[in-house]
Amino acid sequence: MAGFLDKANVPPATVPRLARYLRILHKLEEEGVDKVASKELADRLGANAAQIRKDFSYFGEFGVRGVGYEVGYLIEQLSRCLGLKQDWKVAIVGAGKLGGALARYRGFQEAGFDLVGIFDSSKHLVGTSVDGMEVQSQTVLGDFIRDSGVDIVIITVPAYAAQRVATKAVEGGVKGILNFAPVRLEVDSHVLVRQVDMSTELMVLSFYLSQGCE
Amino acid sequence: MAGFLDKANVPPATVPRLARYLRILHKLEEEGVDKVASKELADRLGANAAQIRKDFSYFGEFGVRGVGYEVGYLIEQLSRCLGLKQDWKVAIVGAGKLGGALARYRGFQEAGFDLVGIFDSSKHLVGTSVDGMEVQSQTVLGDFIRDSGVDIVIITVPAYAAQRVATKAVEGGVKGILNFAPVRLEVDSHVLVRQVDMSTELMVLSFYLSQGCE
DNA sequence: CAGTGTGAAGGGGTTCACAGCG
DNA sequence: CGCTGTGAACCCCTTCACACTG
Repeated sequence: MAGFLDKANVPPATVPRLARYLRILHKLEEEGVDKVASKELADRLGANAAQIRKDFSYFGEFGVRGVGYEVGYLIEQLSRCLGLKQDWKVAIVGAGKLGGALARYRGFQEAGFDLVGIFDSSKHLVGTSVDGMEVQSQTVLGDFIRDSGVDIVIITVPAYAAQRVATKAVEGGVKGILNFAPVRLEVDSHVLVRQVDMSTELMVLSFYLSQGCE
Repeated sequence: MAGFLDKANVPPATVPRLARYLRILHKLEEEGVDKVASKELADRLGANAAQIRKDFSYFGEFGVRGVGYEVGYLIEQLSRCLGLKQDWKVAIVGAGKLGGALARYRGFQEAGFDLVGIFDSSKHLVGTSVDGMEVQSQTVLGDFIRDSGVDIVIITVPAYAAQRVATKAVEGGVKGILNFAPVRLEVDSHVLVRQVDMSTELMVLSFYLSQGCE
């Protein structure tokens, strides 16, 4: 059993896995399965059963020995551990195709992420509607974050504009940033940044697909 | 010095970093910088200088002792190591917002990824044009991959359709898949899959932003 | 002498193996 | 008896420290 739960005791590698476990569990729930063993979860994930059990162990004892885990209960627990029991207010900056795709994505809403604003710097986009939400001018971003209590900003602007947006978002008091622009953001150390890097992923494929390197 | 270069000897963790090094180097080149030390690269990346040197060392000796690295030469070498000296043929399956965003993204083209086809299953989208390329029916995907020699397929369809697309792509002879759908794909072991998982990233932010878990 | 290239040390993460429990 | 929970072993990756070289 985990002595006292502090996020600092949870290995960083464990966290994204919890999210993946949760996804499978939701699928199992839909299929009407109500009990599952770590071995079966592992098979579904292409992972190791001990890994899953150890990941859970950082947060408590969720299973029943000799039986397995109760799906509904486990979903509750993991959701709580991931902080998904509260609603997070999210704003998207960059109302292009990518921003639009994310705005439409229903999975966010379901997981407790509330899209409360979408912003762009282009005169052509400000005032138009994306998924029923009016695109606002980037000039009011800082004030909006402050006034609406935005927790997380998703950056989907071009690389050259990303740092400026990030700085403004941090000034507005945002706590986390999900950055799709291919640049490393410099922000105050108390702000969390996660990077999603699509061309890096393509290059990794390229590396393993290419034959020799001599 | 690396004895004989085999991808199996390169730590998996090194590969995505090479891509990031390359990005900074291109920026330095634009800025007119022609020599750089590992320490300076490290500062730009928020990384450790020894890490960078060690990463390079798996591929050869690219630097000059007492001086540093010649930017242009290093770009050449890293591009070669990542397999970016050849052109990869890429197809996008899923012509929604996300597929459209990727089709437009210029960074792919520049890095040697040639978009040769875009596909969708929707009658409303087939025949329309995305970034000057006509959307084709998903029914011809397998044949197209075979006939055009597509190397990599990018999947941007909804989760429930992703496995079907992947299976078809593999039947067509694709070698790598970049999957944006939030499901684990089951494919033959000789096919490489990289996953880009946007809601997982949001959940990771949620984890670290949330206060306690008790 | 400055900065690379690298063996060796150190730290984490994964996996094993089994004790513990329903 | 079966499956969880977990200390310990193992393995990989990062970082250090310094020999080496232009």
